[in-house]
Amino acid sequence: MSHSSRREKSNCPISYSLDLFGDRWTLLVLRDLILHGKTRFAEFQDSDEKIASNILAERLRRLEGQGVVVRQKDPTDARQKIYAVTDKGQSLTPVLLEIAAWGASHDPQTGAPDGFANSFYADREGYYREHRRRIAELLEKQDAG
Amino acid sequence: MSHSSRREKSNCPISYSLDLFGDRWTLLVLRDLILHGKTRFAEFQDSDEKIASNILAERLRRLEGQGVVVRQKDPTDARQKIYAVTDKGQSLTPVLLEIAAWGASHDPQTGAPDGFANSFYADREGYYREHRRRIAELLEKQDAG
DNA sequence: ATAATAACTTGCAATTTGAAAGTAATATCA
DNA sequence: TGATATTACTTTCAAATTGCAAGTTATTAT
Repeated sequence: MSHSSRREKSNCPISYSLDLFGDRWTLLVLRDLILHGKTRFAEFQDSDEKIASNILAERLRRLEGQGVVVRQKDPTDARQKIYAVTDKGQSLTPVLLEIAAWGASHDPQTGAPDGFANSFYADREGYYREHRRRIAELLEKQDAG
Repeated sequence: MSHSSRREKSNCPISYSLDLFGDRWTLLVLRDLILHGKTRFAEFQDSDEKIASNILAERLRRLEGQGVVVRQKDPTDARQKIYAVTDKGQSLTPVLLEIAAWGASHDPQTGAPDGFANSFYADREGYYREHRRRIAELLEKQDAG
C-alpha cells in the first residue's frame, strides 16, 4: 500500500514518472547507477547523502520491480549482488542530466565542473553521446579491475 | 528543520535540485504552473492528484522562498493571489518535459497525446520553442477573460 | 445583511522515514 | 580449520511528515 496505490488516478505522464521516482532517494540511487557507474549496495551507501540501508533496499526492490534495474549475482563473490540499469533505466539519463544542469546553474556553490551546465545546454545530444562514452569506459575499467 | 537542513552536505547539483523538488508534490505544482498555466491556489487543488491544502500552501511557500515562484495580489479581486514562475522556475521546463516524455514512453496507459514523446525526443529545442508559444498564448487568453 | 468564495491554518491520526543494531551467507586470514 | 571480516540486507522503534477534515479570515456577490 506504499506509494501510489492510495493516490487518485491520473493519466498524466509526469504523475506516472513521479510514482516511480518522485522522492529524494530513488533519483539519487539512479544518479549513482547511471552517472557514476556504481553497481553495489555498499557503493550506494557510500555517497555523500548517506542513505539508510533499509530505505536503499526498499528503493532497489521497487526499481527492480518496475524493470528499471536488474539485480545479478556476482560470479566472483557470492556475497555480492551487481545492480545495473535496464534500457528503461538508461533512458532516464536525460532526466538526470537536466536536473543536474538546473542545479548546477542555480546553486552558487555547486560542485559541478566549471561550465558543465552551459556546455550541456549548448548541445544536449552531443553531451549525451559523450556521457555514454565516459560510462562505457568506466564500466570497462571496473570489469578489468 | 524540514527538508534538507538535517541532511548531509553534498555539493552534487542533483542533490541541490532534489532539496527543492525531490518530493512528489512540488513537481506537480510546477507542472501545473509551467505546463498548464495555472495561477491560483484553487486551481492547483483541482488537479487529478488532489493535493491537500496544507501541503500545497507549504510547497508554494518554499518555492517562493527559493525564488522559483512569486505570489502577487490579484488587482481585480483582493481575495485571490496570483502565482507565477520566475525565470528560475521557467528554466525547469526542460526537466518537466523530460520527465513527461519518459513517463509517456514507458506508461502503456499514458494519457499524453499520441506521439508526444517521439516528437519531443526528435527535436527538443523545437519542442521547447513551441511550448513557449503555446503557454504565452494561453496566458494571454487568461488575461483577456 | 447574508451567503459564498478564496486562500489559507489547525488538529490529529496514520504513514513514512531514519538511525542503530541485528542476521545470514560467504569469504579471508592466522 | 577455526576465527574474524564482509556484504547485503532485515528488524525495531522513535521521530518526522503526510493527509484528511474542519476551521478561520478577508473579501466579494446577492
